[in-house]
Order: sequence, then C-alpha cells, then structure tokens
Amino acid sequence: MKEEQSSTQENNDLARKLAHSGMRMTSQREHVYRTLLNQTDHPTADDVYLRAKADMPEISIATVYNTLDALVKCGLIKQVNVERTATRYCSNMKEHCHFFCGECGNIHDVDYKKGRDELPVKIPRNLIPTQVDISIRGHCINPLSCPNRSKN
Amino acid sequence: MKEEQSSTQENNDLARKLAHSGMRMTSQREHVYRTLLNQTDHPTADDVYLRAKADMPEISIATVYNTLDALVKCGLIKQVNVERTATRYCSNMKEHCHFFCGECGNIHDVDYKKGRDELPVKIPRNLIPTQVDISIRGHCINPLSCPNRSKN
DNA sequence: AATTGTATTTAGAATCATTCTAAGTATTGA
DNA sequence: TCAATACTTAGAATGATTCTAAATACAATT
Ligand SMILES: [Mn+2]
Ligand SMILES: [Mn+2]
Ligand SMILES: [Zn+2]
Ligand SMILES: [Zn+2]
Repeated sequence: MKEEQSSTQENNDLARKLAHSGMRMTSQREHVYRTLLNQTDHPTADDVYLRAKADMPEISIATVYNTLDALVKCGLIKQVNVERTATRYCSNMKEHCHFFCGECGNIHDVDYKKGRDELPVKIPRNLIPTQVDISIRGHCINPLSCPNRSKN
Repeated sequence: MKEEQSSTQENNDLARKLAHSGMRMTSQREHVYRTLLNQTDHPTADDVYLRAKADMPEISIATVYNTLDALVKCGLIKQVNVERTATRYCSNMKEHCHFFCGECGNIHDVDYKKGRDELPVKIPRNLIPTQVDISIRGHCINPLSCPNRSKN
C-alpha cells in the first residue's frame, strides 16, 4: 500500500508536469516513467525499451525515445553523458553528480558535500552559467558492486 | 622565427611522446597536431579534417580519426564531450574545465580557482576516482563572441 | 453518436559520428 | 635488397538517434 500510495503520487506528478508542457498523459508515458523509477541504475534508452517491453510488449523503441525526451523536457528525469556511447537516464532528481566505473560500466550517484555552494572555478563575466555538471571516472573496489574486478 | 622555434619544440614533444607509445612520427600526424595547436577553439574530428585538408589535400578522415586517437593516447590533446554530438578536441593541456554555450555552440576554457584542491563531493570509499571533469553550460552575453545573441 | 482536428504511437528508413576492413604505400632494420 | 611492420586510405559496416509517413487514440464540436 505504500507502493500504491507513492504510485498515485508519482502519477499526479507526471500528469501535472506533462500537462504543464502541453502534453497528454498516456499509458506508454506512465509505463516508461515507472520503469525508470524502479531502477537505481542509469539505463540506456535501449535498456529502458527492453524493461518496458516486458510488461508492455507492443511498445516501440521510437516511443521510448520520444517519452524519454518528454520526461527530460518536463524535468522528471535527467540525461547523463559520461561516455560517448548511448545516453543514459537518471530518475534521481536530487542534486548529485556521477561516478562512472571504467571496469564495470556502472554509474553511481555521488552526493555533494553539505557546505558546498562555491564552485572551484572562476567563470568569466561574459559567460552566464545555467548548469554545472561534475562527472568522475574511476573504478569500484568492491567485487560485489563491480563484476569485472578480477583484472587488477 | 618565434614561430619556427616553438614549431621545432612542439615537434620534439610530438616525436618523443609518439615514440614513447611505440608510434612513428609521420607528416600526417605532425600536420594534424599542428592544426590543433593553431586553434583555441574545440574542433570536431570533421573540423580538423577540413582544416588539415586545406594544406594537405590527400589526407583522409580515417587518418584524422586515427591521429586524434593517437594524440589522446600520447597525452598531447584531450577529448571533450559536452554535448552528445561529435566529440571535440582540446589542445590546451593545462588543467581546466569547459563552458558550453547553448546558443553559439562554442566551448570556452574555464580555469580553476587558485586555492582549489577540495572537490565539493563526497566520494564513497569503495569508489576510486582517477579523473574529475567539470562542465558548465549556459550562454555568452557578448554578441561578438556569440553570433546567435539576437534571440534573447 | 458522428465529425473533425490534433496528439501519439509505430515500423522502418535515414542520418550522423565513428569504427572496421582490406588493400596499397612507406619505413625500418636485418 | 628483402621482409616485417607500421601507416594511410577509401569505402563498408555499425550503433545510436532522429525522421517520416501511416495508423491509432483522444478531445472538442456538432
Ligand atoms: Mn544519477
Ligand atoms: Mn579546453
Ligand atoms: Zn565497477
Ligand atoms: Zn555563445
């Protein structure tokens, strides 16, 4: 029932934000969104497609791409580009940054420090920043979280 | 002659670093490297190809891609991925980060503050970072540096 | 309810950046 | 000079994403 409750809460969120951007609430959009919320990882469009298809076999990859775009525009998910392979998607909307493990390919969320507000960069006055992304690459040291931890 | 001097200096650098990675110094590699050093912007592989072709009409796009890879491996240039369009290349090897203007598409180098060494993130102990990238997006306010500054 | 206009979904084609392949050319070092 | 290896090249192949055009669903009028 906690499930059910959060479910309707998130649906309201979705419906409201879609409407705000002049879009309709559809079963596909709801299902793709729900698929993303169920994952703490950072799936590619194709990952989302495969997962979504399990419960909605008729859904198309085009719709998944369209929906992911829509969700990004609505501010319900974020795109993550650590590698220059397929774009990955993040449904954690708390401010955070990303750690990419070059060995297992996993992306981990990394929180900001409490006190932080000052960025360590000096942006010239003629450049107006709207968004700052910090991405970290490295590797996991835990064989459980990192399958490919044999080599090294 | 200042030109010539720095020219040979950079060639030595190139030859030495290529050799260190077991690669030969070739006219194409020298030319591509020189093309990159001449630019303060962040060209795509195709940009580099077009510029390089002006002085070396026989060069192929495949060689440009191969050379850019080689230069990255040698630590002479860096790849920059702000957008998920074509990879761009940076020949400024001083530690810095990137500002991407969503209006003109230009990428500007942004320096770190002097005192900085502390990153504003708390990386879990099971993740070992090897590289941190900060990328900023926003827009230029100078119509000279930003051609598309009419709209807004 | 039937009609109309618009949004959405879909499969497949098209595009773009990049990598791969296979053949030709250059360089090195016995 | 010869053979081994590295390099360059054009074009084919790939992978991710976007585009296109037709079918379907939906909402607002009649
Ligand atoms: Mn995330
Ligand atoms: Mn740069
Ligand atoms: Zn890992
Ligand atoms: Zn600009």
